[in-house]
Amino acid sequence: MTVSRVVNGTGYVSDETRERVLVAVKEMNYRRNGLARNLKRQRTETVGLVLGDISNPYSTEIANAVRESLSARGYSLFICISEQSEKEDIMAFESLVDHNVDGIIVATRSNTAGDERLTNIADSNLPLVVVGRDFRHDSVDSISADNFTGGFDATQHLVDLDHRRIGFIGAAYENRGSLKRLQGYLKALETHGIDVDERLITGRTETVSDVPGYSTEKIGYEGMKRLLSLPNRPTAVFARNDFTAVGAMTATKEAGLLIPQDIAIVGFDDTPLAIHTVPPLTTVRQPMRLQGQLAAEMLLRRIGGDEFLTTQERVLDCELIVRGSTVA
Amino acid sequence: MTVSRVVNGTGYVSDETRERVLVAVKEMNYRRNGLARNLKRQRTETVGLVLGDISNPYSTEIANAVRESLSARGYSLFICISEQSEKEDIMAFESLVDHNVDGIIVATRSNTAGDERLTNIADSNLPLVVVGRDFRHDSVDSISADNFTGGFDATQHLVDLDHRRIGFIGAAYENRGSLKRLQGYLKALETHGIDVDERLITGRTETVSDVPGYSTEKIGYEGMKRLLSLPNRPTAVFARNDFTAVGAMTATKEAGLLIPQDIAIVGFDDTPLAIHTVPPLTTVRQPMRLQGQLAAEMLLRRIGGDEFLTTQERVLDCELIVRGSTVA
DNA sequence: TGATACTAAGTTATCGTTAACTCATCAACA
DNA sequence: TGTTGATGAGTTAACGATAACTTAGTATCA
Repeated sequence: MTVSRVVNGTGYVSDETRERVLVAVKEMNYRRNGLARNLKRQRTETVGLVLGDISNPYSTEIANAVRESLSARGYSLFICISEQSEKEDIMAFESLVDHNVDGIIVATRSNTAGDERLTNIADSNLPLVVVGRDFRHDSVDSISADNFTGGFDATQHLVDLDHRRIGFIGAAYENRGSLKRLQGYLKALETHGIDVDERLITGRTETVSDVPGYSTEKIGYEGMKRLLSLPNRPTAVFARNDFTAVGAMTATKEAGLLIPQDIAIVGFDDTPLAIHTVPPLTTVRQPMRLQGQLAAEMLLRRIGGDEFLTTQERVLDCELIVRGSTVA
Repeated sequence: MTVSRVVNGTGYVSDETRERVLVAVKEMNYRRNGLARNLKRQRTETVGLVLGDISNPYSTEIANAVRESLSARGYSLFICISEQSEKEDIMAFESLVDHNVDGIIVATRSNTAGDERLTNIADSNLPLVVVGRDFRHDSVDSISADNFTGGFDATQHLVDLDHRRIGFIGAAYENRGSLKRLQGYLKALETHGIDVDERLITGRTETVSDVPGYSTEKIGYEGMKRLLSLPNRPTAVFARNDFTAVGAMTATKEAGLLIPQDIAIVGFDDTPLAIHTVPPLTTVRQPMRLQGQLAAEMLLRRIGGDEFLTTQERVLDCELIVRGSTVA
């Protein structure tokens, strides 16, 4: 007990005793056992973050922002990767719950089994926040970018530039419905009375199914090639993210076409590389850091707070950044 | 005890009892407490990975490979980010040790305070593996890419193309000595009897000191601008990594110079974007996944194995990938 | 002088598991 | 019939910390 007091700096310990303890600690190379401590104290001052694809700047920016906000409040962060499969999502949740983290931030894509497990976890009163994921629960806060409006704005921008045949690259079959950016694209076309041509919507196929859960350069490259091979090819494409857009640019150039004269291209995310493409990429910026920061704050509010808090759901605005890939 | 047997599927339990336990488990929403379990069992089946900059593909590829290898063996992975500062390194170590992980893989850059703490940890017999980090200890395995030879090869490639004024971009002041790629560059120049011109070696400055620990597009961009403003500008540059190279390419194009005719550029890492630059980037590929995989295997060997294992130190070959940024 | 409060350190019980042990039952077999 | 071994389940004692309580000495003040 006295050792505990010295190590934690709590309670009354005389200088002499403290000194003796510290000497012994150093001598015996003593270190308090965190597990036992956490078990007794019923909290770990640790938060878990579950990320889908860690290779995506979206994830990494969120992670950095989360870490900063948390460490400012004395919490550590453990990140788990789930390559976007239900099984791995759940494994990540389990291992975090097993380590009794004080709360979990989930930034993977929705899936039924995962959502079910999340519901259990939320029911058990473990503080939970979801980022960019569809999930509803009385005691779970959620935060996301307005991908729908972002997709709408990107497409509208192309329409404003008089494009009528506008392709979409990066639709994976399994998430047609949940992909807000695609929905925004469809809505924009509808708003402007442009018929949807299914052949202009492309995405991950079996041939590139070995890639991570998000949309990559490869998907952009192959998707663009397919679009360009159409008899009536598009004059513009909206790529689901910047990586996909970069791949699409490569395919476009290889085909000897000019950007933006022959094909205009819009990306999404405004990753650092967007200003370095040739021409620089028009893209939709989403506030990644802010999402991470808010997620951390919301979680800490639940961790510190009372059990019956109002559910928060924040949708953050995106911003269209116009560059050379759409306007010469 | 019987519940423990049912939950873990160990020992003798009659079907009837098992059934009753399972019903009760479901009814009471029982979940075994991982902390208590780990405390008793003295192992967690969890491994920690400390990454420097999580935004770097180098880190993320390693993380993915580590995760795959570990999960195949039933271990979970907790990733901690340390933005390359001693303090954060140590905080990451502490929190992992506090959670009694079974081993730690460290992939941050060396620093004295961190190394000291690592030594303590290794002394306490916690299995440890370092990746791409200078660190020596009897019971710590290490793995890295041959950055020196990679840097040498990259530079030699430029020399072979008759370049004599070759710049280096991405040297940070604090790691001049430990930056193997820079050492390889210097050695190559020396080997070919080319005098080193300090003005051709550039890197992070105060003006861009707000960036993460690794070298970014911004550093490449600003570094290249500085090099181009020299009275006797280089005809080729070796950038410390692909991001830096991309930034350098942008600056070169802005100056109205042609790549590779006016300036040849070599990067390092062969990140996915290297084939998408214009022209495609000549770069040095390092086996990132293999590093992660081997790190995981080495760690598991120590975790499972006997206390007195030989120290392993592996240095993996890099490969020069020649593309359009050096050869038209 | 006695009540009060502060200081210092020891004792007990508990966090929630599980390893190891005990005990009882029952079947098989020599 | 007694020995052996498999089966089933309960008991005990840790794992290593700390909250809460107790004890005791000393200082403070009315």
